[in-house]
Amino acid sequence: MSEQLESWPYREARHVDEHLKRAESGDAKSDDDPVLFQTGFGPSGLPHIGTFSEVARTNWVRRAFSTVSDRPTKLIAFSDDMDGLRKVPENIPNGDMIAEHLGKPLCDIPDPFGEEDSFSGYMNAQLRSFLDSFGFDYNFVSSKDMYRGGEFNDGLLRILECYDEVRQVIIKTLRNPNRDEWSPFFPVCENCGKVNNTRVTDVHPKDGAVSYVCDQSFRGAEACGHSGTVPVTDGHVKVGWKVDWALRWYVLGVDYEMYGKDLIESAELSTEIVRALGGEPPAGMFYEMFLDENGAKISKSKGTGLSIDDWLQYGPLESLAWFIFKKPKKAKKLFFEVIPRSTDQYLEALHDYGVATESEQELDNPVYFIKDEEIDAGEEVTYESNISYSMILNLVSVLNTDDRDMVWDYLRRYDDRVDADKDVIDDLVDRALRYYREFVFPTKEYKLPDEEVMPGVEQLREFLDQYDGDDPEEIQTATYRAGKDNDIKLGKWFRSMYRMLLGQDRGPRLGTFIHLYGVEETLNLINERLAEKSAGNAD
RNA sequence: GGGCCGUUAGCUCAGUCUGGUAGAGCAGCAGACUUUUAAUCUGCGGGUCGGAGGUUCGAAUCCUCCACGGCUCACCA
Repeated sequence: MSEQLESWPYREARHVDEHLKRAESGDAKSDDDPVLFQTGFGPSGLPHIGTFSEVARTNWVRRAFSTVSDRPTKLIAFSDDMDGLRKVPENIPNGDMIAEHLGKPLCDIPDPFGEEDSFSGYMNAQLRSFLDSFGFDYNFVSSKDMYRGGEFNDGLLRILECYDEVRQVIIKTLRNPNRDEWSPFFPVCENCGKVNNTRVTDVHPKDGAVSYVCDQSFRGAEACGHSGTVPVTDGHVKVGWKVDWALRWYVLGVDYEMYGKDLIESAELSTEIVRALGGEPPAGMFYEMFLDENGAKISKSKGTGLSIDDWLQYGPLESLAWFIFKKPKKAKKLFFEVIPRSTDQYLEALHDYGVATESEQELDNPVYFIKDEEIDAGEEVTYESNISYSMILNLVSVLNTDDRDMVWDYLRRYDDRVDADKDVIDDLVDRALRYYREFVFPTKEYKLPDEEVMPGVEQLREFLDQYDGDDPEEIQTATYRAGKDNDIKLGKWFRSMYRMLLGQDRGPRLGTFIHLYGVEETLNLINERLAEKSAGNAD
């Protein structure tokens, strides 16, 4: 396996390789099984940027692995839809109805949106269409299917066999009052259907069963008091969080899984548990959380940070992918200003990718991961011009326009290779115009020229009125003369013109601008503004 | 309290894995584009690399301790 490739997905891929050697020495896996990458989701809420990041990053490790190995791979998106609901999410309808089902597995709660067969059914559908919309290749697996379909049975019985060892792993992390009672098993109450309210009172390893009582009420969810004995298999019982994770690793034979840094300790405990069961934990890494502009954790309810939709309004998907690719172990601030920067860095990398001469330069370029589909399809992936997104944003603002053709005219003057990158740049112009309309335009402050400047305005107006040529330089000269002839300080003269026409102190070279905007149109614009001025005077 | 991350130019951050003359963008200043402004381009200024020790011929980089800031965990999956 190549040691030359330095970017983090290859390092992770090497960890997968080391993991496989360990797992195979314990004959837990054979050469022919696909190497399994897993990402997990709690379907108690809607997919978000963290969901996207985790799948994207895992997929990049998978790609790196496939680049340096011939073994087949598979990505599992695992949904924890057997988890109980602890509290009603704020951003869903019919909260009162959902509140009645607190404590039950998500797959046994009605869909608050009334579209799918259950709460988690709705969230799972959202997750899948979300992942599909980005073109991810994955196999969807649900906790409910695994438990109730009997797929987890062997693992569950194994946990029962290793009951004390598994308990010891968790118990050492618990405070004393809870130690004695704790059990990895949480039966689904046969009477009320809740899973968060039950407590194991006895285990019956020979029968593969546990006894329980439903007496653990919590805020909003009353326990019914029922007691009974159920088999641990076939979905009558689920296991608690860290054990659940270990169970998945053990039964599915997961080879790689990453997780947020809030789960570092969970991962360590799950590692101990899966070893206690006789399995080999997957290779993996933790990644950092996203922060908002002030360095606080992003919060959907407070509206801090950026959502994926926000980002995609003003930056292409590739720029978001770039942001997520870079330094997964660093807590990064997610706010508007990073969009142009990420986009520009991505464009530079795209340019480098296009001119790379050695294969390793290509393989180590984030573009190799971000544009995986296009590259694998044999499409040309490159960016020839040196137009940056920052420049387009600036240009659109300076031109004070939402006319894309005019922006293109200016871009062509700057770099005649722009048409080679037409699709990419056109998309950027689109987003820049949207940004301009929504953020820049509302802040425009038009000011009418004061009396000192008026003679110049009159002279320019007369010139434009009689002008029937088509030469930007002639117009430029006339504009210049209009100020000069009337003894207006030129700095003030041009500033006044920009203030009147564009609502800002600075602007493009006026001859060029008037030529592109249109002599007639400019004249009309001046007349409109002057009409406002005389109307203002009449008040 | 445990774990982890960060501290580098006015601002946002690269550079730390693998030690070898401190970097980029923005902001500031100056200049170029036949004359104005802007785009754009060129140049300039600007940092005790959080602090203190240590290793080394040589430390932003490796080791130890400390300070400050932040995230996260402590029986929720």
